[in-house]
Amino acid sequence: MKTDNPISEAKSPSPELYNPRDVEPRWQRYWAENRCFEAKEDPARQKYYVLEMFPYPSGRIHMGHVRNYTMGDVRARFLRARGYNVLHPMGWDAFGMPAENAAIERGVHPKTWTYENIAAMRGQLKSMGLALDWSREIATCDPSYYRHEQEMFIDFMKAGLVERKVSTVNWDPVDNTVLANEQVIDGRGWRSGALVEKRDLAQWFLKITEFSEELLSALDELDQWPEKVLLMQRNWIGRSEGLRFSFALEDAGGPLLDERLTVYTTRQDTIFGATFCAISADHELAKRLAAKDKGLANFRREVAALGTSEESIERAEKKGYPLGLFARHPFRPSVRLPVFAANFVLMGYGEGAIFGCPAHDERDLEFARKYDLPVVPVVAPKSADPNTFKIGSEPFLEKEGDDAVLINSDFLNGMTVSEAKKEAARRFEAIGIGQRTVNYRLRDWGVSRQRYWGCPIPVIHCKACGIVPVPKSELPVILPEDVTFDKPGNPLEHHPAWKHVNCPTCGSAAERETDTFDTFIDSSWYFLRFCSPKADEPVDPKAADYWLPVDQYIGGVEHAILQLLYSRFFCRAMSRTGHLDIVEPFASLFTQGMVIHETFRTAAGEWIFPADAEYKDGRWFHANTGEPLALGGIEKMSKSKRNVIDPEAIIERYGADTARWFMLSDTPPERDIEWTEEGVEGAWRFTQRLWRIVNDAAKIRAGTEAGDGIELRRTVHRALHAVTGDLSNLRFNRSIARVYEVANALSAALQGPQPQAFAIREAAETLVLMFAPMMPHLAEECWQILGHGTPIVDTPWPVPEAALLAEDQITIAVQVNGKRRDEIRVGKDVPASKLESIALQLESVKRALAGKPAKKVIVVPGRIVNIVG
RNA sequence: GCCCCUGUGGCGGAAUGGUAGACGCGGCAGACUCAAAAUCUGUUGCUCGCAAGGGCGUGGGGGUUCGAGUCCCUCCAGGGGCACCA
Repeated sequence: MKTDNPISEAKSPSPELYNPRDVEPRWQRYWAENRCFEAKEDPARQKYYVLEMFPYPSGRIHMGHVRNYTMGDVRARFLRARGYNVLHPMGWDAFGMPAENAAIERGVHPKTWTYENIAAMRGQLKSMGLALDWSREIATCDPSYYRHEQEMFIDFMKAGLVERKVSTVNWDPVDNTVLANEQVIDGRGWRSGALVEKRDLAQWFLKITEFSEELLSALDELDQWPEKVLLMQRNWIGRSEGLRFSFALEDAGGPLLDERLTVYTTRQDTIFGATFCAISADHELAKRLAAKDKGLANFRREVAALGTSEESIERAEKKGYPLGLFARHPFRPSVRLPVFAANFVLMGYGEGAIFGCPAHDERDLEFARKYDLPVVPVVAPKSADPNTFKIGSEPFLEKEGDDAVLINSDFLNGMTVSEAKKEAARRFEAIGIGQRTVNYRLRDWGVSRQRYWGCPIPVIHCKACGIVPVPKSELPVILPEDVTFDKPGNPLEHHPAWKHVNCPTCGSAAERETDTFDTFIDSSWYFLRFCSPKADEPVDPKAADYWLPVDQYIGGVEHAILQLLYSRFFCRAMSRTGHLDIVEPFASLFTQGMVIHETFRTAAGEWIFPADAEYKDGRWFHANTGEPLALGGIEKMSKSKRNVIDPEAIIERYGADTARWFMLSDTPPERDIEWTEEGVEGAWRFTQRLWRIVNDAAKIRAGTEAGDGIELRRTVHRALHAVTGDLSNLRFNRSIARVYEVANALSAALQGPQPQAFAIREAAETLVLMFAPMMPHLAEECWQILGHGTPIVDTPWPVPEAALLAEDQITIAVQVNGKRRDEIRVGKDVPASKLESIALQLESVKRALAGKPAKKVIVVPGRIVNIVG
């Protein structure tokens, strides 16, 4: 039996003050009890899948969540009202290091910590009144979720999409784990901020590079993604077209017949400007020579030590070590190029070896100047004299267009760069030492993490059989709970029993893989799981078929590369293994701005809570100590800067609707929004004002449709038309401006001398329906006040009357020489010639023309008349 | 260094190449009140003018156009992404 009935309770209003503390929980209970937002597949109805990036269960929601989930909720409620079958789920990105840190620091088990946090945050999200389907809730740390991840990993292995290789990895010495390239920011770990070291470790990799070309070219089809994100992904994949070719090598003793040096270049046109070759310190050849060359061994160590550290990038001094080898120029046999090991050549890109053309590359020029190598220009401006053209401190970098031509380049002389690239490539291929290739910056995705709180990688290491995948019948490999955190590193390493198993193939003693997955794997397919959260397979094809792709994905731009690229990869990999039919997960993406807030600091630089800052006589002081304070800038909310506002406190004080309204008002959703006290107060006052207006309107007896009130009706229908469009395009701030307009017009009509009963009634109902997606609780309550027996969640979005959208009298601006001088009110069908003659008669126009005749008159019907004098 | 985005009143921001400043915040004036808060009404880009009515205005400079916040070139400022990718 239901404990209360909001519909009947709502009918005894307290029109003085709207009390969200009473109203909001009541409607939240109603929606939950009636399962309003539980989605069911229904082939007869058009589906719409709205998703916001799921949260990490840190313990409390923050304002960024409030903004994100409010936007998604408005989208979900709006489309639901427009008749779509909406899926709007929520879950938890529940594996990750903070849980483990809590275990180390406070002795709480990561699982306990995580599930307590989930419970707390679920409650907070529910207090926001979100139209979520909680029956589909998932947590990535639940075996019922991650077992599918393990299964898919094994399928990926069979499909050749997994590789285990020893590689130099980014090692975070504080978190004791490997980091993906994407997790290294300015040479530091993305979480710990510690300087990252290089280490050689055997790691599991997912072969995302198999899809480089596809991941890149498919971006062209994503026309509902922000340009910015597409660009970031394009840059990250980093496609380049070039040529791979090899040099014959020789040393002091003559040609080395069984050894060639392969390089990659995009500037084969500059081959005649090559004056040296350079290989990475990690290049196979360098490793081999270092065995016999102490100087080279030292040089290699030096380069490794600098590694990916910030310092090395800042200093970026080019260094090299001559190998005593020479590369023979492919088209000028008499020319021998000295070969160096160099610190600026990356092993991970191309062949890990280059030819240096100092005249046309900054790095090569710096290197050549340092080691006194020749600088031969081979491209010059057309206007320059090829005999005297010289390179100074800057290389000549012209690549496109026909202003520059090749010089000093034998068969390439006189060609443009693009012509020369083609011709050079052809020649290389003709003599059989080179071929055109495409290279990508994108690397394979290292997914091994030496951490406990993650999904176990389902493989077993057997001395006899090697790597053996855990048989699917034995999945999931469950993360053991009886672990200790007293030693540094991965607790799974020290677990007495879990690690030791028998080999599934030969039965002899073997060991489990103790690494766990990068948590980005968890978030690379969660949106798929929401379609069928309880299915036995990762995704139920029927459900996936109906719901996918996600129609609207909303989240922070900080995931523009990582999570989005991995998800796009995952869908492709899953398609290859037959788990899925689509390759692009997110049809439309919206990246919202951050929530920012003023910061304050003392003269000593200490951050002060904004609540402790006091404004007096044009200056800021500490409310308690009286110390003068400086504004620290408007920054992203962060604990360290002490400018965090807790959503729970705000919802407690003002209610969810007011908080939601603030988040949608004024600032466009893609920009950063500044949290201000005045802003929330304004939203709160408007919440109350709406309540008063609707209560006043409800007192007026419904009238019959009459001619009076037509202006109010026009305003309402025009606003409705605009809001419909704005909500369709996520332009929340504009929708809100329109809601204000209707509220103002209705309020004025209520105070007018003759109540226009029909128009007022219509205005009040439309007003409530319009703000319902944004302030759902208030809207439900108002809807009942207006006498409806059904909830607004089940009420369709209204449709404006076309007749009321068109105006019969319009205002036309009149300009003289492009300056506005007057305006005229005319019927909407007045012909251009008539407009012209009316305009020319105007006193203001005559004055502006100062007696001179009009030379020309431009009439834009419905818009403007411009008289040129 | 390369690439991208953004510059509009005191503030957040509106504006299919066609009346710049919608809507909100804040300010000012008034009503209500013993008073304050709340609420309601009016007003609010800058500037000259008693007024009528002018002038100036979308970061700076130039251009295209009958007409530019909007398009093009260039410079400046702020923010973001990548970071030795050959």
